[in-house]
Amino acid sequence: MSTEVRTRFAPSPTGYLHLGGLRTALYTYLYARKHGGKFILRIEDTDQEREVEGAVDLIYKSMKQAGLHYDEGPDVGGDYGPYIQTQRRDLYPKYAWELVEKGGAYCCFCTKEELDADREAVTAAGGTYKYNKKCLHNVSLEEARRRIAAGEPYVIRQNIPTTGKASFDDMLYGHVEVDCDTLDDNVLIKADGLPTYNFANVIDDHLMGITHVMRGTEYLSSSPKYNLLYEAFGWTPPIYLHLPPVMIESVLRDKKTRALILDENGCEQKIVRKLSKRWGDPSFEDLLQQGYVRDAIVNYIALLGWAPKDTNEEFFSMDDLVRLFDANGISKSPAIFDMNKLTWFNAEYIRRMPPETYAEYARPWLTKVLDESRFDLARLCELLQGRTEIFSQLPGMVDFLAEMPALDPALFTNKKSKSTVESSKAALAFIKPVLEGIGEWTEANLHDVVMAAIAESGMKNATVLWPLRIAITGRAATPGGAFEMAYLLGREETLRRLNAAMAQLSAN
RNA sequence: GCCUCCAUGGUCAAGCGGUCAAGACGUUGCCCUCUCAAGGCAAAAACAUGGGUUCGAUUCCCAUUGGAGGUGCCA
Repeated sequence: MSTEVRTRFAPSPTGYLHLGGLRTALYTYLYARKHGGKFILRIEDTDQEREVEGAVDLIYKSMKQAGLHYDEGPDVGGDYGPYIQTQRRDLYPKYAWELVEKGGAYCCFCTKEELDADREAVTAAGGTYKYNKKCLHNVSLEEARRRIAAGEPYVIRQNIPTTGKASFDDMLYGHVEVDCDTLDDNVLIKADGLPTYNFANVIDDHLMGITHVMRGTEYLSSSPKYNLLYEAFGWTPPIYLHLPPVMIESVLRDKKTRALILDENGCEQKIVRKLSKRWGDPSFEDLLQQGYVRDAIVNYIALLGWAPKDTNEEFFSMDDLVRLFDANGISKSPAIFDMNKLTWFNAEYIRRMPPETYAEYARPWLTKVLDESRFDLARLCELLQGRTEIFSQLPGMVDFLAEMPALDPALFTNKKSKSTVESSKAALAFIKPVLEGIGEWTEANLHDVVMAAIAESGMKNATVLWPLRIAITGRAATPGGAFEMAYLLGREETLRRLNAAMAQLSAN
């Protein structure tokens, strides 16, 4: 019986899609596509307390934006629905009771208070807490049924053997085995009647025909327990692939005040921690809003903890990734998210865009600070494309065109251009009439006429052009040289700024 | 504390018993140049430590150290 590959991404609606989640979703998607299988989205919302309003819609939106199209899911349907766990709530107790009857689970009436007291006592003594199976031994099934009928709250716990070993096989980590006596009798069905993750994931993966389970390593050590459940039901467990977390390097801060915590030498302390919204780490949505492009993010995230075989190439489209993806190339240890490299990828993707695409992306950012009717945005985009790393940088790169910044005379002094304030005064005085004499204000004319004048004067290009650019832009760095800037500003504005600069210099 | 997993430059990583230990980002220097970018060239930078196994270990085994995860009526 050859079964179709079916993978699933199963987030909890607790907020935005973080980058670690995006990567898990991506790998899961790639695996399904690579093997011609189905990719399924399932919402795991059994913890009502943690659920965040609107988070489910955010997940749909992010998945679409990321290009991770699922074949089945809450909002697209499918033959194995519903795909939201709270909508499947009636289904779980049935299976739990089946397990109770088979001896793989039992009802527990212990209150939280009792259990917390036990736990505290045991941990205080330095031991490892485990539920003591009190209700398994002391409460018969008949008594349990009677107490439940009488309305007493209860949970259903997994009955884990006290001896022997539990294990599972992972595509990445291989055979993982633990002693059963280190395992706790987890709650399968909570007092509110909803299943815990421990139970729901097993039931749903089985019922939905999931063949390959990809998820974070936070489940690595509990997966042997899940296999015990599969065994008890007589089901075939899926193939597992656990993924290490994505980390970020940051500085140590106080949890409440967010103030830096310094070491004894007064230095910042670097720490590596999991990516988290709490500390302001960017989500996928955030990155898009900051002007990172989708394909660059996906490309970078794919390579964070994974590398294709037999190639040093780093630029991959989604199709490339589907073709190349191979679980063997996944790294077993956590990877640190590097904003630097993401930004480099983004800049490369931007450079490789067709100019029209670039202009579409750039226009909204440019018009934040520039009046479209005053500037040749098409030309500006040409100049900007090779210099854009992130679109959000754009306003800050061009705002000087809209309004001349305060001019700092110190900028005129530049060693490489051999220019000083004095030489700049002379250069500006020299160039002003040349500019005034230009007929048609085009870049070509500006270039040809000014270069000719400089050549005739015997001065160095930079000695004249550096101060000119400074005088009309007020900036040490601009997205183009003096000619481009003069062209963009236009004749009138260029000469106005030039005059103002000369006046300022001679007043000093 | 206990359990599971992991360990190549600052970061991402190739390597899967014999290599001068790839490549990319970042860093530094030089070139190009009317600024900044981009581009070109070059440099610094790694097999955590200690034991085994082996003719030979980055590679296999064990320990130590370090890191991650788990130890919830969270997922």
